[in-house]
Amino acid sequence: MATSNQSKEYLDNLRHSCAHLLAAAVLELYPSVKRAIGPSIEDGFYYDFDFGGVKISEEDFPKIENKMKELVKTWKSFEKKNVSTEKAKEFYKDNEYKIELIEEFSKGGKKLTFYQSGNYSDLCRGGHVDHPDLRLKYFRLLSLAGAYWRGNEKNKMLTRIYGTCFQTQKELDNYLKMLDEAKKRDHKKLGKELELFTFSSEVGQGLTIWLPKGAVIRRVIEDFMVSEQTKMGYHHVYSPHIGQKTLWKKSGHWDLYKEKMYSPMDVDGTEYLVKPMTCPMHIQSFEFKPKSYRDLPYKIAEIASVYRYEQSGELSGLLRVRSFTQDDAHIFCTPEQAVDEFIEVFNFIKKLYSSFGFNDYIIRLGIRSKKEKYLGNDAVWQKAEKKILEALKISKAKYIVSEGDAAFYGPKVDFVIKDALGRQWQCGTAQIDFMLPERFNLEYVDSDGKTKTPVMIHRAPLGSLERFLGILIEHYSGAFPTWLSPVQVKILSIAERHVLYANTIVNQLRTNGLRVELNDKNETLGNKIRDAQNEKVPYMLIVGDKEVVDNTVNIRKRSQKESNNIKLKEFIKNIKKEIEEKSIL
RNA sequence: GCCGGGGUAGCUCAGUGGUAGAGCAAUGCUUUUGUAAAGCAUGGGUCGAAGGUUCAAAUCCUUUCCUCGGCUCCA
Repeated sequence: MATSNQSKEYLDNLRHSCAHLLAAAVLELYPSVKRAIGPSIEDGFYYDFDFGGVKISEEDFPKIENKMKELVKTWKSFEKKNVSTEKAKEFYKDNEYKIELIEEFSKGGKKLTFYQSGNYSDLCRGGHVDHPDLRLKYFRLLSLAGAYWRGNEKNKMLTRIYGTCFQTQKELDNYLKMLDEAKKRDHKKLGKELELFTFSSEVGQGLTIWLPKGAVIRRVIEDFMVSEQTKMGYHHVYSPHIGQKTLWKKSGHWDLYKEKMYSPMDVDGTEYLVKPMTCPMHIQSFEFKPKSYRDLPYKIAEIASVYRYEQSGELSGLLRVRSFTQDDAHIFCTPEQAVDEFIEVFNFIKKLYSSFGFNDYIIRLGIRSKKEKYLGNDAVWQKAEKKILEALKISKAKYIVSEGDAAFYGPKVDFVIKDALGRQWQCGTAQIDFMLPERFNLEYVDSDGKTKTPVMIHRAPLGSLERFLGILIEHYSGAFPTWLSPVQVKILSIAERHVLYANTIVNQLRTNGLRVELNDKNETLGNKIRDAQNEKVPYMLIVGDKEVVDNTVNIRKRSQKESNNIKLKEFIKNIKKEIEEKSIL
């Protein structure tokens, strides 16, 4: 039995081989097509093609798959051939993509290799399976997409065909079934079914309309964050949604972040901007009064909505919107405190995530890349990076390093969570900043009487409430735990004569701060249970003759079919306890 | 923004040039229900929008808006 590592490598080879097979079939069917690249990826493979003027769509997939099945019979092996640069170029003389690769590889001193199977030959560094004719059987083409050559939007857009391949039919079926299941958890679908949020073309793209039920979840989470942060000594504030352009010039946003900001608006002859970030506003709270080292760390927090221009094609449900709400805060501290403060933030985020049941997120350290624009000089960046690395080391964090993912004012640590389809989304973030305090001339008086510049930590544990909730909806498949459920209890009355009693229960539950609805429709109990079940309400309370007489309720949980009778007081006690336990860290 | 799908009733969808449909939901009536769908009836649509072709357009063409999957970008 192969270890998982070996089988992962085998699967990669299988899929890479399948990419060759795809290219071979496409080339047979569309001889004028130019091939680009075709690697294996996490759940399958893709191949990029330049189809020239020919248009293809997913309707062509069966045709291509059949051709693949036909060709693979002649593929007994992958034969490696060493090829000279000249010969390789000659082979691909009309294909500018391969020529570009060949020139690059040759320049780098790499030996060029071709792999041949059947009549198909391709420039390739290898990584294939033996006997493709026997092993390359269980594949499926999945989707069609545009992709820029070499990932650069200035380059030509190629046509990418995604597919996947497995060792057995059963594994392929399971994967396709899993994809199907994942679609059922899609937060966009559940958001509509559970009446959580919507978008309106009249309002505009990427602007969330929170419906009553979604708004409840959002408010519960906001309250939860405020309450937890208050325990940690944060001060919560409110700041405006617009501010003068000069403020953003001072912060550096206008110079480095302009393309993400909405055009200035004229207010009495002065230019104002809609805020894309709250930092400069919180800086004003810090500056309000001179600060001493005794005031530090000074933590300013706000559930703050910001507005950023995202390209229309990037918008996606709640996961990428144009107005989003950050659980934002800025910690102003001494340089000596920075590491400890960063660690506190880091631990808070971890604790928070595990309380929502997220355990397989990725921690990503974002540092500068050479290409992008940043504030400050190397020395300051190194200072900031040193602090973050120290904090990560003390926290014994496992993290990946991502070049180019730094904020323009400093390095950062991001928490990345996967959605139902396995796509990764940056949620929580914590950043160390030596730049903005200097730009705004922030200062505090230290114990030695000298005036010094504080350090800022920018942090948003959930990141964006919109995005986090989108992921949370998928995480729970819409079946929120009781403390988050928009409707915690649904009362189901059996017949008309029970409605009066049902209403007294509604009132008692509401008085106890519970979110409750009554279904007193002229319907059978089975129908009401089915509805409540589809609404994913955690508790159904059924009331009929028996309950009226005994002054009880009959509880049916969303998660189980059994029901049992209980005194209302006891139910209230239990559910309140359940909610309280879940809603504190 | 770019490439490729899609937009028909509140929802899920059928309808390829000849009088807009189904199921669910809604409303009314009957029934008064005991743990995942009672029965009957009724209402509901400028077929995303604007222009064009045609005797005739949901259907064909053009433009545009929104949306989905990718790419680029990012919380």
